[in-house]
Amino acid sequence: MPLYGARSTRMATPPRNAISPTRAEDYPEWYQQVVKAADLAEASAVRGCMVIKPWGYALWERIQGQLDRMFKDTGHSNAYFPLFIPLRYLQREADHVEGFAKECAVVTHHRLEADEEGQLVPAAELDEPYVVRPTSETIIGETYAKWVQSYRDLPVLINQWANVVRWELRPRLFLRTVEFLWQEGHTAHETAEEAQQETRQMLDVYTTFAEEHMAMPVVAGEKTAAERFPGAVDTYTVEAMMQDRKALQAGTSHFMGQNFARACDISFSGRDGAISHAWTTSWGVSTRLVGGVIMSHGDDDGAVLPPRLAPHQVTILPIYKSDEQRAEVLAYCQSLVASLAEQSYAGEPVRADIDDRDLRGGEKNWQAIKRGVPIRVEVGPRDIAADAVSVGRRDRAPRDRDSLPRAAFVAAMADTLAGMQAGLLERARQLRAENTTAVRSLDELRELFNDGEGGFALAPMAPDADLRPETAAALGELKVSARCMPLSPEALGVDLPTDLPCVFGSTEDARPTLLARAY
RNA sequence: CGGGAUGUAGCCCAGCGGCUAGGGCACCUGCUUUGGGAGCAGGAGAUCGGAGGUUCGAGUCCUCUCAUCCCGACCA
Repeated sequence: MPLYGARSTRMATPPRNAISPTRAEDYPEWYQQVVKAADLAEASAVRGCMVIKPWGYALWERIQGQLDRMFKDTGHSNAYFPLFIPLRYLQREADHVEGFAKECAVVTHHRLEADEEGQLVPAAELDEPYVVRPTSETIIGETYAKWVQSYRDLPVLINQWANVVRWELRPRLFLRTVEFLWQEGHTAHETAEEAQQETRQMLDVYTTFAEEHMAMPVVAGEKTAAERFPGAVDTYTVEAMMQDRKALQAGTSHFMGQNFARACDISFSGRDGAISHAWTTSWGVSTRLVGGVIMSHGDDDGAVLPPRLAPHQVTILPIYKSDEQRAEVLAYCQSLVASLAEQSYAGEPVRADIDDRDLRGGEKNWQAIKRGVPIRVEVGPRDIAADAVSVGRRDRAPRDRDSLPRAAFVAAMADTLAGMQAGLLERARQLRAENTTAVRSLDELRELFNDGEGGFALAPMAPDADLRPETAAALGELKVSARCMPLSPEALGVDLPTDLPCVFGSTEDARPTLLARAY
């Protein structure tokens, strides 16, 4: 029998994997193919801007919903501030201007008029241009200045869900687009300590969210001087390792000191009668998290969604031939949805969806796989007769299916989902552990990133060493940046002796610092 | 914003200056199939990214332009 006969005689034989190329072959291209195959988003007619498709948006809504509750639980309220920021507002904080000036969209006119050829041209120039918000510190600061008179008006604890625009020159779906969706929390406090506590509290919220909801382990830490938010005193971040071992900044939290309060004049009469500037913070995560989910868990068959984030956790594929069978099968599926909804996973009813589209079964099955639905269930007349269901799991091979008694399947659902959620987190943790290395010198760093596997390097570094040109050059050569100074470096599980000097030769005290290539 | 590559049907691609621009997948119709990314037959779908130009003749050559991808620079 010819060895290759079976394959060559059936040209329609599907590829082994749903996604081509595989992660190992070409990771960036794999990512783009997954975004497409999982029906999450697509490039739009507007350069650099994406259309988020229903499945991708549903995923974002899950992220929003969970985070929003965590914000409310920590005492915050939602509000909404303008998209347009007067140019002079942005100008108030010098570092802030410098940080964002290069990527601002500017609105200069407020009317269109037809010229002689009937072409619409901008008319009615504005006296003062508006900037489309790249972030809202200044407009919100101006507003808080009016709201805050007394220490009794503090703290102000507000979050907004909004879109922002940063004119990026090299966009990538979800990871870096010209317009994106995010939340930005902005708070004002009476004391520095309280504001610092808020900054750290929200960093903890992001850490908890990333690990418990996204199953994405993160390293929480403080940014080095060169990586700090423009205008911030301290910037904290959560950094995650993607499957190509590069770092993704998944959220940031900033302690602004009194910089913005001074720039926007947020001042109040204190308990002692003296007038002081407030202490402010801001913190945010964006639709970039969707990219993080894909790159943390996706495999060569598409997206793999953690059960807590999956818009629905179970896809039910009804199988029938005749109309009579259809009625019977659908009724059974609907009762199955209801039974699952009576089960509670992570404090919510289990979400199941019946895919009764007029498509071939195999097609629907593969779509569910590519979209990353945790559980697939096939229900046909045979299953109904046996009161059983045929179950596939996204964390197992596509054709690996079990037949389970319906009652047992339903009763075990919460445990099954919890197991999958825990499994994803554990696997991601393991990847990070296997690819994190202690680095004691610049030579070791070069070896790791030039010849070795890369990943996360934990190295002693002075907090402002990367402001020095020679350090920036050394890092640039390796395409590496300082991601953060971890708050708990020991949790990374590598052995880095204390008291080592900065690998970049700074004479100042070094701190264990995470170095990596990054998105 | 610099360097490179690519734009031909919804998707992936073939097409040496010369007949009416092809194929695969997807789509529509019919039949056959049905626990699986189905088979056969038929059908529809393209101003070849856009604008100029060279030529008897341009998908093919030239110029400009737009978009996408890769590499840089930049990126809280």
